[in-house]
Amino acid sequence: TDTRSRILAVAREMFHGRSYADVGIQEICEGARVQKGSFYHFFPSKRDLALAVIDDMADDWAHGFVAEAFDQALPPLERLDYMIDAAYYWQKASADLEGRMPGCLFGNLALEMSTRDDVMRARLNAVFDKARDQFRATLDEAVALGALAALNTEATASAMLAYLEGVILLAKTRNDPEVILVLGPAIKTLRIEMSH
Amino acid sequence: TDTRSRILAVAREMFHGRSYADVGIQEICEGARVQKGSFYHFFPSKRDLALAVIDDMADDWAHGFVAEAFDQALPPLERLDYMIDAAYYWQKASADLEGRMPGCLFGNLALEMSTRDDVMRARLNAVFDKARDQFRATLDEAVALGALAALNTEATASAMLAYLEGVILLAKTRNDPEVILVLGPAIKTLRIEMSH
DNA sequence: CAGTCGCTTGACCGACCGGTCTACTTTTTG
DNA sequence: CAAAAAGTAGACCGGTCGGTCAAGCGACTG
Repeated sequence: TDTRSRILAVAREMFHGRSYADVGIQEICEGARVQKGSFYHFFPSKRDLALAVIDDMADDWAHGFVAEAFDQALPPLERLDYMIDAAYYWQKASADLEGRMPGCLFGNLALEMSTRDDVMRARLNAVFDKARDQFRATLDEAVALGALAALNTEATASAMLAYLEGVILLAKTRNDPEVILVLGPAIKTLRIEMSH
Repeated sequence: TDTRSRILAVAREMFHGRSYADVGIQEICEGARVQKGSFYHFFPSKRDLALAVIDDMADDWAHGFVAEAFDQALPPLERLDYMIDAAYYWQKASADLEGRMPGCLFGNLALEMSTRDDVMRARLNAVFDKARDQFRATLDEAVALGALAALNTEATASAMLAYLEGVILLAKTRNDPEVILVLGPAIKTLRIEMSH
């Protein structure tokens, strides 16, 4: 229904821009112009809402941002630049609009919740695994095309994901999206060699 | 006094292992075996406590972990490996003791608080700047010694810091300290060239 | 037209939040 | 030794938290 998706959208934005603990259900209800009873008709608990938000955003990500950035038409290594650019423009748009960088919803939630909720941690882990697989496929292709010397693509893919999250973390702390532009491209220099 | 430092120590551990919002003042007081009145005698607010915790930990860091890892006696590039190892053993010790990886206190707080409190963000930023300067000095030395081809040491230092934070974030999400051992050494492959 | 079912309303709950306050004890200081 | 200052004790505050619930709504269905 429309109520459910309105709650989901508002919660997503609030969780992203602030944090899980800092956003209250009442506030979400106000933002979505919904009463508490309705909220609890659709979501058994705040935690379940958060899980739904993660799924929702992961879906949007997979079909929007990621699908574009990892466009098969581009040469593999250029996809990485494309993705950095996409991350930059997205964060910059938020910074211009709201005066602050929300960072990565998944990274934010991962650091906040990993030590408190294993189910949520597992869910975020799965999102990261999917992202890593995208990197990995890209690297595999680059190696196959001879654009890159053979390397441990799985580990390097994880390293690239970690680097991306780290760059966004640093940019958010500096409240300066340009950090992504300056540091981002170095993602291509990361290498983990194959183990023997 | 001793009461103040007991509060500080307990708060640090709790903030590190969970999050700022998730830890209550009452809980901290119980942990430190102190009454609320005493707490507010030493700290005007929870937020000020958090700032004090940041300063306290930054100090310990600078004089302990960092000072060791960036030991001047070691060849520059080996210091990076040493630092990765130190991060690994620290996180592993926590994981073994408490069953969970706390991650980096500064990274955790940065993602949780950056959009909500500019003073705290600035404080965390300063901590990161200091860490970056350590990386930078190491890189400068490596270049001077000819162990590394000339590069943009300041930007590369930031990239390395971001990567370290990202690796810890990923390891925490996977709840597996070994991630640090596998991905960490690739920090030496990061390069940002000098701009012309 | 009666009944049911998805959805909504909003009052209400106990628990806990960060923070205040007054009274009391201990330590320092002149 | 007296007085002031530093620290401790713990009851208390309004507000908000996540969550519950009984009642009511309108739209389908028999």
